[in-house]
Amino acid sequence: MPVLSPTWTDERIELLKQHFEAGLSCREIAADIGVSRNAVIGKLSRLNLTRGRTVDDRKGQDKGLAPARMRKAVPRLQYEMLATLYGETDAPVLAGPIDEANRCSLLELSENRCRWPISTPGADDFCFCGNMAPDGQPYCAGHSRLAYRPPMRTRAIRG
DNA sequence: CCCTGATTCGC
DNA sequence: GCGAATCAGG
Repeated sequence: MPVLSPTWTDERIELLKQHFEAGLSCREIAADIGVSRNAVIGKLSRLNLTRGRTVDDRKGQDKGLAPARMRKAVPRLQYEMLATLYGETDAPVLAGPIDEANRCSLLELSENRCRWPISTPGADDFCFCGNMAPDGQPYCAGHSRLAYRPPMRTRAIRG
C-alpha cells in the first residue's frame, strides 16, 4: 500500500504522456495528475518530451556555462492545431484529481457540488468531482478555473 | 498583472 | 530523479 509517495510511477507517467500528447497544457496535466505544474514539466523534460523550444541559448543565466544546447525540434501535434482551428474538439475531458475523495455519481450531484467529469463518459468509473462548489458555480474553485479557460490564445494583448 | 513553457539548481 | 526556483515569452 501507499506507505510511500510514489511520485512518478508508470501510471503517472502514462497519464502524463497521454495528456501531453492530447495537447493539454501543463496546467491541466498537473491538475489532473495532482502534482505541481513544475513537477509535470520537469518530468516531461527528463523524458525528453518537451514540445521543443525555439531558444537554445538563454540570456543572462549562464553563470559561466557556455554549452550550446540543441533542443529537439518536435513539431506541434495535429491535435493542438485542430483544437486551435476548431476552437474545441472532443478533447479527453479527464482531470479532476484535486479531490477525488469526494467524487460522486450523477445522482449524487447537488447544487453545491462540483460537476467536473471524471474519466470518460460511459466508463464504468465515470463520476464527478463532487467537491464543494461556490453557490451558482457548477465547478469547484480549482476546476472552474480550468473549465473557463479553454482559449489561451494571445488572450487580447493589452498594451 | 496574469498565465504558460522550459531550463537550471538544490535536495 | 524529483521538484522549487528561476527565467523567458505572450
